[in-house]
Order: sequence, then structure tokens, then C-alpha cells
Amino acid sequence: MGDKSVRKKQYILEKAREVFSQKGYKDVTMKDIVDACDISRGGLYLYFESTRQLFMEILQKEQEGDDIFSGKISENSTAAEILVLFLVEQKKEIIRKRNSLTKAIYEFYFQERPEKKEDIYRQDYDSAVKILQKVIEMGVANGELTCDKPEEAATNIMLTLEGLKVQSVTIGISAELIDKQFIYILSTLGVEDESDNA
Amino acid sequence: MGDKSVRKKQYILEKAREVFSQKGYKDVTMKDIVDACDISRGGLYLYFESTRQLFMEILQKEQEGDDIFSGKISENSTAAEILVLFLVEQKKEIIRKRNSLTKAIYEFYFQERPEKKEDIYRQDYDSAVKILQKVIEMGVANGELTCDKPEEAATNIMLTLEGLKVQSVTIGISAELIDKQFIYILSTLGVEDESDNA
Amino acid sequence: MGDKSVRKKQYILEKAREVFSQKGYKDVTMKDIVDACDISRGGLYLYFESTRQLFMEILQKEQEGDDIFSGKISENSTAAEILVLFLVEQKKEIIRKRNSLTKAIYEFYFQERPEKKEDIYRQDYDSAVKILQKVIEMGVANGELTCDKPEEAATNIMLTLEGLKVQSVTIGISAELIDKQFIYILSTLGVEDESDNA
Amino acid sequence: MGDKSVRKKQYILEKAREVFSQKGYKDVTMKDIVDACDISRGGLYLYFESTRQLFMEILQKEQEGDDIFSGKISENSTAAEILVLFLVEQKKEIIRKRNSLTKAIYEFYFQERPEKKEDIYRQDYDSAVKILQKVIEMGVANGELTCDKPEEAATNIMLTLEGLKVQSVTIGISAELIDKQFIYILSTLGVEDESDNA
DNA sequence: CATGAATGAGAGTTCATTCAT
DNA sequence: GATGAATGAACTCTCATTCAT
Repeated sequence: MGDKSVRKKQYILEKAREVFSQKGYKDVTMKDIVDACDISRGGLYLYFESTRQLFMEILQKEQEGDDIFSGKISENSTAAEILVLFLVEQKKEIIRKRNSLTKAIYEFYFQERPEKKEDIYRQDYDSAVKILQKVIEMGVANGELTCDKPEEAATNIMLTLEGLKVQSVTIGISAELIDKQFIYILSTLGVEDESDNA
Repeated sequence: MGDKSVRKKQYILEKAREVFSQKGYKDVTMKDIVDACDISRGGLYLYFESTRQLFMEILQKEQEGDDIFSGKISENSTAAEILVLFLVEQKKEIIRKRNSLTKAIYEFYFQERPEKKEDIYRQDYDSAVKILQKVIEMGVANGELTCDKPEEAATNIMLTLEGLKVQSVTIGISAELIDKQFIYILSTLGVEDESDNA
Repeated sequence: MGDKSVRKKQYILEKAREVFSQKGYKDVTMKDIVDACDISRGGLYLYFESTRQLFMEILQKEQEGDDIFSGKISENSTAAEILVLFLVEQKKEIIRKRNSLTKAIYEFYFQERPEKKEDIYRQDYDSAVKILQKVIEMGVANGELTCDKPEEAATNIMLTLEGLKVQSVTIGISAELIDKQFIYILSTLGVEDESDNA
Repeated sequence: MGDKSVRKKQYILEKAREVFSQKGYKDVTMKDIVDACDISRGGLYLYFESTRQLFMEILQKEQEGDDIFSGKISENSTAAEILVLFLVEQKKEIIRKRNSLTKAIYEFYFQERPEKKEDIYRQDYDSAVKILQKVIEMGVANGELTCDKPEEAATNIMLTLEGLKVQSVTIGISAELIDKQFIYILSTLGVEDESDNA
């Protein structure tokens, strides 16, 4: 029955994900999950012992599914193209209301800081900064981009994205504002806007 | 007793502020406030009907006390000087652990979006963007700064700050990183670093 | 309201005592107490945080009410008379079914060993042994009793009583058996039986 | 499979015995047994329907294994020798922490009084009293011992042992105290101490 | 025989909120 | 105004017991 068990666990994780995306992290109770899954109180505890564990496993799955730079990057992509692809991907993430864990993730991190090893979110962030830095350095090397401080530039992009994410779940944000910011970021790197990024 | 009443209300708000700065928003219970103020359960309800109301009044007071650009700006200050002053002020805000409502504010905004009129935080944000924009435009006008898109630049500064704030309460952040970002931001506006910002 | 509060606490302790005397220690739940007192779930927690605390306070009260040697001992009482008085008192204690905490006390001590200071039961036991020893020594001194080892004799009396108590709550015991044992104990101390002890 | 079945049942009983000796009676859950035996939840129920049934069967086995007077008694043993042998055996029983069911047995008997026929513990007790009485009478007959009331003396020995057992699982007891009591008991029967009983 | 997933009752505990004093 | 005792809803977690496989 291990097979069935695994499927049920996945099922619970999916349903729980919906709950977290609707209610954030702190308000979610085991009862919410139980109701969403239509299983018994005790049944849930067979698979997960707390909302914390549930959430951490959801984050885990989330990251596994994600490829921070979608596979569409070809060998011949220019640095600017890669940056644009990355930003477009991020925009989708920021925009979507339904199914977004953004709020829940923040609430989770406000409350507890996981061990370094388990801290998937942080790992993702750090690796994204590094990759961006590489891309910028590459762009500078072949004359595409202008930038004195690739590391700071990369960090700045990530912080701006973080700011956008937060605003999207607090005071709200428009797609246009995101676009404008992306164009601005690219302009500080010497990339001039020729077309839309939507 | 109106006078006594007012003083008591202020007293409660002060004590409650401490509680919120320690525990964030969602974890705070009316009991926490009662304990912190050393008043009776029923007594608290005479002044405030919920933690929500308490928090909103704290935010209100907070804004009244704040002057986003500290009064130190003289008539002769250059645009760059004003920007630096502003950023230094923000850094203090981000760094301080004690007495910071940052986490509580985020948690509050995750949960409820107040009416526009009451939405002090948003109003502050909007006005800060406008002022920054003005300062940048001024700097561009007198040749101090270089910037094609003052509005986007101003917004970008605020978003970067937002990003820094969030990180300070999630994965943590170092004073150096903040400094580097400030220098980077100024450099994108054509201000070259000649000295420390600490 | 401190007065009312105190009275309510006493009321709860009384009702709880009944519950413990009926159900022993381990089976008693906070809900049992709540039901017995006809108060609300939360109400009980205002006074006691656990069945353990309840039970310990009951033991405390119990001991305060008890005087191990009832006040009836006159100046002229002989050692044998004192012993008989003591044993008769113990018999009452062992016999009574209703209102006896014997079972609960054992269950409590099986589970947790309180700090020495809080360990009222043990203190009582130790002091009883010492007093018995003194009485026996007194009796030996004035030729009433015969005993080479007063300390061991005193301990033996207490252990026999302990044995009787345990049997009374396990396999059961008859009043006659208790009497016979008392007579036997006295006879080992050289006191001959002239009358009944019931 | 009857054979296999029997072996499995015995296996469960052994493991369960360990659990009871560690946790007493009341705290033991079917889950504890399942975990200790490393079998399935349902599997356990095929053999035993409750912890009660388990415990009673353990007691049964226990008694079958026990011979209250170890086989070492020769034809020529004196009454005093037999008594000492018996007491030494009891001391071992009282002292050992590991594998002792003492606490569990008391908890069991506090909760339920089995039918006379099933009441192994009581049967053991009664037969021990009778045997002790016989031994004492024998000792008196051949001048070894002095005792007017052999039945009460036998009962007293058993009650003292009961008291020692209880104390060993409540407030604790030292080996020396046990020795002293044994010497005292023997002395009341006219047996003088010449050597150690350890 | 054997498994182990599933159920649901019930215990412990905390809190917002009310209300007699 | 002010108190704090009282209530009851809601949440977490554990277990005995059942049942499809």
C-alpha cells in the first residue's frame, strides 16, 4: 500500500497548498486541511504532524518543480534576452493571485527561520543572485551591458523583485508598474527598451 | 475624567506598541496587552475592542510622529545630500531590531487591507515616492544627477528599500549589504561614492 | 472578590476530592472535575492548571486537617494507650471506603515523585515513624513495653499499616483481620490483649 | 499454523511484559505493545483484545513460572532456615527495578478486581500465608521459634512485605531497611541474628 | 493470518468576549 | 469607569478499534 499512501500524501499536499495560498500560513489549522481533504482528524496526522511540516514539504515540492530560469534559454541567447526571460517569469509569479504562496511564505519566515540546510527559500534566493551576477558579467564582457558592480546590480534586481512581491500582497500592485520597473532596471544596465515585456 | 481617560489610552497604546514590536501582529492577543498594561481584561475593552483597532491606532500615532525626511534638510542641501540623508534614515529603521514594527506591519497588511483613507502606510509610501521623484528631478535639473525616468527611479528606490526591509525580518540582512545597495542606487543616478554612508 | 474566589477554589477542591476518591488519580480528567463542579471548561483553568495541581492541593489540605495523633492524648496516657489510640485511628482510615483517597494517593505516587519539600505524604510517614519510636522507647523506659529495637518496631508498624492499606484497595480486607493484626503487633511489644480494639 | 500462532502469542506476551514493567499498567496503550512487538495494529488484535487481557495472561504466566519457595529447601532445613530463604527471595523481588511488574500489578488491582478464580495474585498471597503459618507452627513445635499466634505472625510477615513492596515503588526504599526489617521480624519469632541476611 | 490506513471520540488548553459587582 | 470571574467555541493531538486488501 506504500503506493497508495504516497498518492494520498501528494493529494493532501495539493489540497493543503490551496489552503495555504488562500489563508496564508499562520491562520491555517490542521482542521482546515482536514476539511479541505475531506479526511478524518486522525487521518491527517498519519501523514503530517503539524501545519509547519506540511508547509515545509509544500515548499520543497515547489522548489523541485521550479526551474528558476525556464528551460527556454538557448545557447545563443544574449545576456539581455536571458534577463528579460527571467524577469517575465518573475512577473507571472508576482501577478498570479490564485495559487500564490507568497503571503504564506512571508508569514512562515516571519515566524520561524529554518535550519540553513532546510532553508530552501534562502538557497533559491542566493543562487538566483549568483546566476544573475554571472549573466550580467557575461553581458558586460561582450559589450551588451554596462555595469560597474555586477554583484550589487544582481542583488538590486532581487531586492526590487522582493519589494514588488511584498507590495503585491500588501497594498497591491499593477502589471504596468512591474513592466515599468523592469524597463527601468534594464535601462540602468544599458539595455534600451525597444518593445513590450508583457 | 476625559483627561485621565486620554492618558490611559495613550498608556495602553505605548505598552501595546512594545508587544507588537516583539510578537508581530497575528500572535498578539488581547490577553498579551492586558498583561503588558497590568490592567483588567474588561478595562481594556473600554478603550479598544480588538487588537486590530489597537494596531491601527498605533500606526496612526506612528505616522504622526514620523517625518519621512528628517528636519535637517537645509535650503542649500543638494539633491544628492538629500538622498543620502533619506537613505541613512531608512537604514536606521531597517537595522533596529528593538521597537521595530516592521514585522507586525507586514503581518497586518497580509491580513487586512484598510480603507484607502485609513491606509496610512500606503499614503506614506505614495508620498515618499513623490518626494523622491521631485528630488531626483531637481538633481537632474541642476546637473547633479543623471536620470531619464525619475518616477521609475524613485519607485525603484522604494521597492529596493521594501526588499531590504522584508529580508531584515525574514532571512536577515547585514549593514554592509545595505550600504552597498545604497551606493549602487546612487551610482545608477550618476552619484559617485566618495565616502562612507554609515 | 478575592473572598468569593477563595470560596470557589475551596468548592472545587471539595468536589474534586470526591472525584479522586471515586476514580483514583490517573483516570481523572479535567472534564470530570468540570462536570462535578458544574462549571465551564475554561473556568476550571482559572483556578487549577492540571489534575496534578488539583491533587497536590487536596493532599495539602488533607494533611493540614489531619492530626496524626488525635488530640485525645492526655498527659497521663500510657504508651500502650497511645499506641492503641493511634492504631484505632488508622483503622478508621483504612476501613472507610467512601471519601478515601488511598487509591488515588498510590496512583499518584506511582506516577510522580514530588520534590522532597512538597512530598507531604513522605513527611507524614517519616514523622509518624519517629513519634512511634519515641512512644515505644517511653514505654520501654517505664517498663510497660518490651522491645530491643524501637526504631525497627516503629517501622514495622508503619509497614504493616501500609500493607493493610494496599490490601484494602486491592484484594480487600476485613475489619477483623485488622484487629487481629493490631493485637498481634501489640503482643510483640509485650502488651497483652484484655479487651477489644474496635 | 497453530504452532506458529502459539509462538507468536508467547512472543507478544514477552514483549508486553517489558512494556508493563516499564510503564506500569494504566499508561500502556495497545500502540505501545504494537511498537514494542513490531507488528501491525490489526495483528495484535488477532491475539489480544485489550491491554487488560494481555496483562491478565502475563500474570498467569508469571505465576506458573514462580515457585514461591525456591526448590532449594531440603528435608533437613530448619524452620528458621526456610524463613530466611523465603525472605531473601522476597528481597530480590523487591529490590529489582528492571523487569518488575510490581507497579503494574498494583495499578491493575486498583482498577479491577478479577473473579476469584482468575485472581492469581490473591491466590498466591493466601497460599503464602498458609505456608508461612505451617512453617512457623513447625518451628514452634520443635522449639526453634516462639509464637503464640502463628496465623497472625504469618499474615504480619506478608503485610510487612506488602508495605515494603509499595514503598519500593512510591517513596523508595533501601536494601538496609529491608534487612533490618527481616532481622526484626525474625527476632519477634525468637530467632536471634548471628550473621548477615544479604 | 496479517497489514496498516482510516475513523471519530475525547482529552487538554487557550482566548475573545461578556457581565455582575 | 473598572474589575476579573465566567463562558464556550475552537484547536491540537492521541488512541482504541475497524476493515478493505
